[in-house]
Amino acid sequence: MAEIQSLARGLKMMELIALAEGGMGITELAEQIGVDKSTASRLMGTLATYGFAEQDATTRRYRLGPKVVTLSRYLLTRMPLREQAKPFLHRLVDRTGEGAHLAILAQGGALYIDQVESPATLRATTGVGTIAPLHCTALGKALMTFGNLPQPQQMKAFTARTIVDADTLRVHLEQTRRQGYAVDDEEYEYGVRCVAVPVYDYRGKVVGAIGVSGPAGRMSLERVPEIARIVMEVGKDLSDRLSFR
Amino acid sequence: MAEIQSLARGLKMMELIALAEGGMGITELAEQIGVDKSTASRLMGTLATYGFAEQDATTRRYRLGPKVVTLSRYLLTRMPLREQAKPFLHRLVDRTGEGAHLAILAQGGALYIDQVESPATLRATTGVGTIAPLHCTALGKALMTFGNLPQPQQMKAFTARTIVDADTLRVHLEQTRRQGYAVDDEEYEYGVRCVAVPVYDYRGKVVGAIGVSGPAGRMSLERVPEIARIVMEVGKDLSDRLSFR
DNA sequence: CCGATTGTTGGGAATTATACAACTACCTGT
DNA sequence: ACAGGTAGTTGTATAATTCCCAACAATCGG
Repeated sequence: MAEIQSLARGLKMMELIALAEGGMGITELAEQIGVDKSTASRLMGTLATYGFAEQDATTRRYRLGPKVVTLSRYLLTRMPLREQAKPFLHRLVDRTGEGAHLAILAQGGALYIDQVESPATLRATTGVGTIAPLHCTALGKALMTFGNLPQPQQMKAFTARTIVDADTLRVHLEQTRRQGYAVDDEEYEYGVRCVAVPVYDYRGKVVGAIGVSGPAGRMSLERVPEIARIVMEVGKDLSDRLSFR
Repeated sequence: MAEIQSLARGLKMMELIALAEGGMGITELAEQIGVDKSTASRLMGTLATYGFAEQDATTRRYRLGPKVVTLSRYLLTRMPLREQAKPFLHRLVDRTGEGAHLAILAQGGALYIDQVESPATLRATTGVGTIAPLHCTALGKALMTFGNLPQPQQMKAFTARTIVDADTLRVHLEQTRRQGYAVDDEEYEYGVRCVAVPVYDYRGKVVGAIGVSGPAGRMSLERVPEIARIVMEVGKDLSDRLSFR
């Protein structure tokens, strides 16, 4: 009785319809959750009346409702870190010409909570709300290394460069720690390189990470150290800013 | 029995903690919903286990969890309109130097589903997920006028310029229809002007609106017609793009 | 036009959520 | 330091709510 069944089922349904391309039907939902059609129908009806889901007028299939978008905004706008970091993201874009991102640790991954896009036509953008793995993204590595987190047990390979061996990663992170910044060299997505550093709050605790990412063509390996210098500098400024108050 | 009680209560709680600055305590939540502390505690516990809420480690108060952000992203990335409109938003920013926004009709208001920020230091930005009133924003007026929606019954005043009289608004919208674009002249926020046009899908139905907004200093009333020409042109291009398929 | 599949409503049974209570942890003021 | 108070988390029995079964409506495909 620790968990309220019908609420849990409703939440599971939200996750299911979120992932399903083009919405989901009641029957399929009922099967996935393991309940009767009628139960699923009523649960979805409740979600719909509160705006968390909506039913397509023609296909009768359910998809997520606008309420989740508004709630997400409430959450994001109430994050002090996000507010404080915004100008520094802009500074990163101005100085590097690449897209800048801010992430925090959530759900065992790096949750992107803000971004400023590159003005270039060809740009690497990871949408706000993405949860990226820790072991193969610059932001994730920064969070993991400087936040002293244990390495993930499972390390999925996304590209041929993804580090999947625990020992290799350990060595890699030791170097990351020494140099003070993390790099993702096409380990998560082909053709995209990232550089990131941790962000500390007033008590020296890692509260997030910021970094830039761009197409490998512009973000050449020779240019990475230069980018890293900028990211470290801006990251330090942001952490300094967070020291006050 | 049309509405599942415990699910509804859980959803209401999410809305409550979303709005509360600095989170909410169980006791207050229980009062607001009208249930016992124990019930509220268990409901919140369920929300927390699924990531829809989280409990502050020190204050024990509850706030929204990261799951809503990820769900929001799923919803947004699966919107064809958003994907199609993105390059046109960039084009608007390139050609006007002001911030560009994309909105759809949701929950009786204009729901901002994407934005591209202005490169200028002083910029007007309305975050993705905002639901703005229809009667005093350019995007809202565009949706309302060209989507042939009835005027809202209640028209709240946000600034001294906000149109609150139904007849005045009707005349204003008639002009909007004639000129083909909608303007918000500091009617929602002081110092911010917006220009917007509707977006049509392949069957000629209004599916959203795009526009630019900027500080009144740069977006002078003399410049509005010029901006409007650009917005109308880009809006037309986007609608043309949506005509195919 | 008919069969089939999908989504929505009724109603009885029983699981489940609820309120009450006791308990623990924390904070605050003296 | 201590006591009083407040806030949050467990037990537990009751009874209300939700669940499954079934029938029904509606849409789709052949």
